[in-house]
Amino acid sequence: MVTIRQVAAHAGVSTATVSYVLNGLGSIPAETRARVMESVVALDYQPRHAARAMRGRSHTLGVSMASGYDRLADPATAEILAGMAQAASLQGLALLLIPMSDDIAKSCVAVARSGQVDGIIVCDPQPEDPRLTALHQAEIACVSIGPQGDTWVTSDIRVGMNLAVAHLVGLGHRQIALIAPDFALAASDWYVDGFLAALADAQLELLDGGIVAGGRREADGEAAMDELLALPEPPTAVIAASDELAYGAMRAVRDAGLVVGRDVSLMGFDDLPPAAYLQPPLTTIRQPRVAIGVAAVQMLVAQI
Amino acid sequence: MVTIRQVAAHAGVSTATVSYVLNGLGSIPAETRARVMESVVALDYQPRHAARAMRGRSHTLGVSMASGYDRLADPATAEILAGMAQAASLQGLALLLIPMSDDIAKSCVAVARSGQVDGIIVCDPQPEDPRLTALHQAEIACVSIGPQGDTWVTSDIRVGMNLAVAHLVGLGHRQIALIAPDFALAASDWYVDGFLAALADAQLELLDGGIVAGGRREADGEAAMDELLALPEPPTAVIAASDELAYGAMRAVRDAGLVVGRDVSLMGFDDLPPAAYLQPPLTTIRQPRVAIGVAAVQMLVAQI
DNA sequence: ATTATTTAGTTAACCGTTTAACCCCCCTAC
DNA sequence: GTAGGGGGGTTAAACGGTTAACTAAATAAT
Repeated sequence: MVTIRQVAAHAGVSTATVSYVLNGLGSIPAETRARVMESVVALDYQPRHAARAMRGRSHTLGVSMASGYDRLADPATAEILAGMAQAASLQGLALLLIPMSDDIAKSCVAVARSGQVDGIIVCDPQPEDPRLTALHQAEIACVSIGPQGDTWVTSDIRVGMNLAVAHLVGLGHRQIALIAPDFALAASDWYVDGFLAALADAQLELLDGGIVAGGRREADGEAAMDELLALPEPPTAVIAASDELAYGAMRAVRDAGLVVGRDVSLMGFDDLPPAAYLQPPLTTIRQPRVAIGVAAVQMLVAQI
Repeated sequence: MVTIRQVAAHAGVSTATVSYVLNGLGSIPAETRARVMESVVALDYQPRHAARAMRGRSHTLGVSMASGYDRLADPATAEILAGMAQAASLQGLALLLIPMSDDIAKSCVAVARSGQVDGIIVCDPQPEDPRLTALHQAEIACVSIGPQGDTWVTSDIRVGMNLAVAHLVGLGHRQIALIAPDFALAASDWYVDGFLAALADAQLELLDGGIVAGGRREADGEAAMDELLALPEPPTAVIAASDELAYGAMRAVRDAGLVVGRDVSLMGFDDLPPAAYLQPPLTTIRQPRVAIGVAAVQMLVAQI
């Protein structure tokens, strides 16, 4: 294990000088700088992260998943994470997945207070999310992916909803229903509010029972669509709050002996890769997921 | 910032005693132990990770993605990661996504040598993967997801391939082709070898041009299927090495004016969630991805 | 010519834990 | 009566960097 002291001895300077050279601080003439760098290379010196982190920052950002790592398996989440990883990488920061536990809020605070991360990105925040409350109270920098807390980033779902409704209205639909996302999500209000606003824009009335509680998984979408099809006055078009919900809804339509696109129109929300490969292709609202991840990192860094 | 010294003072003992209590070492009578714990709680003490990591291990495992974080957006990879996260969590370990750079192998070694991680899980290894070579040379513990290097974990693709071929043979097919994965993947041989072995088992001959270089993305699958359809003697059934490739292949079949299931049978490999929702549903080989992630962590821990 | 400022470094005090080495007292065995 | 042993601690030296404070020489300003 090569230490800064060995490098200093090799270059004939003090450890302070080596440190300054490596961090680009102090006033070091080019000649000395070169000599130090030569020694660094010659000895293949690698500074110990822990020692450096003892003073100053850890140069690591934490990522907190809601309630279980299975969220990671969600392609939409993975893409946001890819965006974060990319942005963090460019800033020389690493990304730490915060370990799960019974009390996620507590482990978030613990990881930050132990100095393992400089700040935290909270995924899938819920209204009054305990993680955000705890982090705020402990004065830990954080950004959430979804409209919750002091600092957050998300795509404007209301705009997307407006696009979706306008698209369907353009096709001649007047009876449009919404399969809402998990109501536990902070963003869920946006879907509903955006939907209602878009209906109003199009001067349409909300169908009786035209907003159904959805969830996250295909099964939820299936159940929701069943509910909609059973209405006395069923909708001619349905917007699902995510592609996964739409997959389920498609199956429900099919199982009811109906045909998507002929008997009932269906729209998704996400534009996951398979959307275009379904038969019929799923019309869906694209979300800038990678950009969301990038923005989250930038906002967090700005806060630190 | 509460330090171990403050806790020691509060409990009326030395810092060493506090350390021993917290780490369950030494011979500390229950009464003292309780007093120390009371102080820990009262002061809400949180040990500094960096200080603790200066001696001993960092209790963090690194995860290295191949060539860009977009691999994370691949649902199959995300599920493996979810498995790793879960297993790591149970062992009190954190997962660090290794920052990308021009030279990934170098950054893997750097992150480990800086003591930021105790070991590394290498995803999507290639034959002669530079990361594995570098890690091995630096004597850093590592496990790869795919058959490459000293320690690795993967599902036995050859078994899956046998299942796939047997299934198609059962349907009466005799002319079966394979859309291979990215040849740069270490696992790619397994797909091809498994396919050939399964054909032999079924006493079938390999079609002329019956193995096409695939890739990763739908577009690759589409191109590969175009190639197969253009053969003088086109296959009646095709196995794609991943669901994503199969999506592309489906589109190619459709664009050629043919119908999947009638004119040509198609099988995937992965069982991603949407597979069942395609029309017609994609028959596919399920992979124990979460279990692979879990196993990788366990093997790495055993090595450390 | 004297003072002020800049340049190019050095010294040593931290940062917060861990842990090897030591100490003291009481008990037991010979 | 004394050596040996263990329970219950303490002391202080690491660990490997960073950085405030300082020095000494060279240059600039008055």
